[in-house]
Amino acid sequence: MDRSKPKLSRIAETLGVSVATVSNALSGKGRVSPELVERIRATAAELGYVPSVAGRALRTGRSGVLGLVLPDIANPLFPQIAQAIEHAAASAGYGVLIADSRGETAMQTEAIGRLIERGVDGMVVVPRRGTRIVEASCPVAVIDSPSTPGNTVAADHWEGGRQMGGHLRELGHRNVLLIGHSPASNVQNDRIGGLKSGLGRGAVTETLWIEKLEAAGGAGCPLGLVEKVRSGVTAVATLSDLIALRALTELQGAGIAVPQAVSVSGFDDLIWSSVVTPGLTTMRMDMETVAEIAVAALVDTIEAERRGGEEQKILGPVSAAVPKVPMELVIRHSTGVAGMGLSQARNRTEGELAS
Amino acid sequence: MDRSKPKLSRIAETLGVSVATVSNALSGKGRVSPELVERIRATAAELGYVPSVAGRALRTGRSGVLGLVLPDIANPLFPQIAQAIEHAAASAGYGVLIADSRGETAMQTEAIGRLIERGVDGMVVVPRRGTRIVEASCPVAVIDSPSTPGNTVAADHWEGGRQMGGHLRELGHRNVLLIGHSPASNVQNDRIGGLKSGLGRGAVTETLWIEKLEAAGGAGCPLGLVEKVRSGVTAVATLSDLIALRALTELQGAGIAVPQAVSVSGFDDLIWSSVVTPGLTTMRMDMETVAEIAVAALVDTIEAERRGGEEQKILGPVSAAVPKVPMELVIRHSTGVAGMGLSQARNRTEGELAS
DNA sequence: TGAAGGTGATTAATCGTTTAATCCGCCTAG
DNA sequence: CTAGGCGGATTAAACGATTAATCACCTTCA
Repeated sequence: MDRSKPKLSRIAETLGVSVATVSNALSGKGRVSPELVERIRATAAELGYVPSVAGRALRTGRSGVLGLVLPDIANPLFPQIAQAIEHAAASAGYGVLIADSRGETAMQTEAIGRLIERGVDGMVVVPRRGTRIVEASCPVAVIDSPSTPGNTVAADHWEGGRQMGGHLRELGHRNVLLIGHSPASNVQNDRIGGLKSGLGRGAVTETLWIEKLEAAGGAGCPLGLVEKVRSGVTAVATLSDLIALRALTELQGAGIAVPQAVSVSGFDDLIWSSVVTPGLTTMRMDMETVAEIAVAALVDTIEAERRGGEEQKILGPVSAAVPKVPMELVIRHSTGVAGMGLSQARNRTEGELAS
Repeated sequence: MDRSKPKLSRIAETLGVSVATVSNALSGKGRVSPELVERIRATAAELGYVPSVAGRALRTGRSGVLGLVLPDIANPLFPQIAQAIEHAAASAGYGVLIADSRGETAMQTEAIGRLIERGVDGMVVVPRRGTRIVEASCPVAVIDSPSTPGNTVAADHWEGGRQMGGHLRELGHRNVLLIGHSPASNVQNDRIGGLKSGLGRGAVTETLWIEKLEAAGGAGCPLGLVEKVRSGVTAVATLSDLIALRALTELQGAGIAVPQAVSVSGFDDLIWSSVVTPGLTTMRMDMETVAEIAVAALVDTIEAERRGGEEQKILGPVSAAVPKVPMELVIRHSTGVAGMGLSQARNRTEGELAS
């Protein structure tokens, strides 16, 4: 009664055949008679055989692990991405090793290095804004923005912005405040562009960048939304749900009713978007699909590399066939028809209190 | 000019010594003369030698990878945990493989199985409420609640609750509404217990469980906070920042001023807590320390197992010396002195609008 | 009848590292 | 003068799987 983990040789001697035959049978590669394959399969299952990743990795040179590099794990979008990538990778038979660059650009390179040392077969990278991925000695799938050179796959942020813009336009909003985090982000620029396009030429927009605001006013400083509303803004279209939340509470805290006085919209459909009051109108990206495409592209490249050998060394980002994944407009209660104005909104607030 | 990755043998033949000597020199194990060690180190660096994880793993039987199992990656606390664990693991020279059970209890077992097949040396598990970890054939560190049997390390949720309760008591709150997600969670029960203790015997509390509310009213249903406030509640102490956010917006949306009319407190100091208006008063847990202890316990067990061999097989959860990590009260602006009452709060709201 | 071809299996090398066992001088103590 | 000890290196055997090369045997056709 040997308790140690069964290996190929155990199966082999149990059946009185060679390890090579067992290996062939299990992988379906060589020539093994059907009935022997069946017997080998059976005893393998019976013995609870699990192939050693290390042994296989050493021989084949591939580890069956993908790396996941994100600009900042603390990002609230991370759970969605990680979950989707992990799922897609697991379906393809790969594990996922995480690497955190803790928000620092310099550490991204180091994090990538650690992954490579660990022998990942490929990696999916959500690059820090503006960072170029160069020194990867393995296939890389980049998830950023369709307008980023070298991008592999991404949601169609521009089109998402256009949809949201259209939604606001239909509600009658002509004076819209746009709030993003940083203009250095391709994703945010795409969204802004789409937003403006969707709002149409009749609309007047102003753009606020949190990064600049906080450089002056400190982290978490007020956005000064009350004055903006007073000066005629009827909708605040933000480039992320975190900013939307910030705007929503700042407005509500000042007694301004959302959406009666001002509409607020976000992006990404983060965890809290559905439970706050009013529920946030936002754009959801299909991370499942994005992740599937990214992982598929990676796996394809890895397979090709394995077969092709040294002939075609594909370094740098791999590119997929369908780079743009559509986004979905999620209409909740933070957006409404424009034009009620501030005074009416104040009445409503009082009314609710009095009711 | 051989472009392929340098291995031990390359260094060996470059210097005219044996691979064993190179290995010994690099790992500092055997007996190698100091100057030879130096020369080997030098050429290793020069050649850009990186040890093959696969080769080492095969020989030593350890992969240098830790698994991370969470009840639900979509949980907003996940980024904090993942980041802390990844950091602690990286410092100890380990990689982190993630496993997602997508919120389903059944998949947790399967996820753990996948990690083991991948050959992780140990894993840290944040168990789904009430789940027992049994079938792990490797060291496991459990992060749950100090009151959970088999727990390895956790923040001191009870003491955190007591601190928060004390904070509210000092502000004069005697009628407090407690809101949690599910009574099945040890963590939440600890927090509730501490909260009640901190509030003291003079306080009257009522407890709401979101899970039950939503079972009746559907996901994202209103919490009915307005009536509670009207019936005399001056503070809402929630067991997580997500619930706090939900309470905050529900109250603000109804025109009730926070903290003037009602105080709201949370737990965990999640990403948005500092940027909403008013900033959330919350309890921050020192995930860095928790992660360090968990990883250290794991690494210790792995090391001991390596040296001790088969003698002392430590299956099941490992336990550490310092199981309770203190939490830190973060006072922002969502809590204030009790007693201003609802009417005054309404005045303030109007005042802000008129200013 | 013998060569060619095919099928089902085995042999043995290999991946890169670790490590127990061994070996060779040389110095020292008995 | 020799046995013993020790520092400093080498040899060689794993670890567990994959796979190219080989082999034995059987069929088939010239």
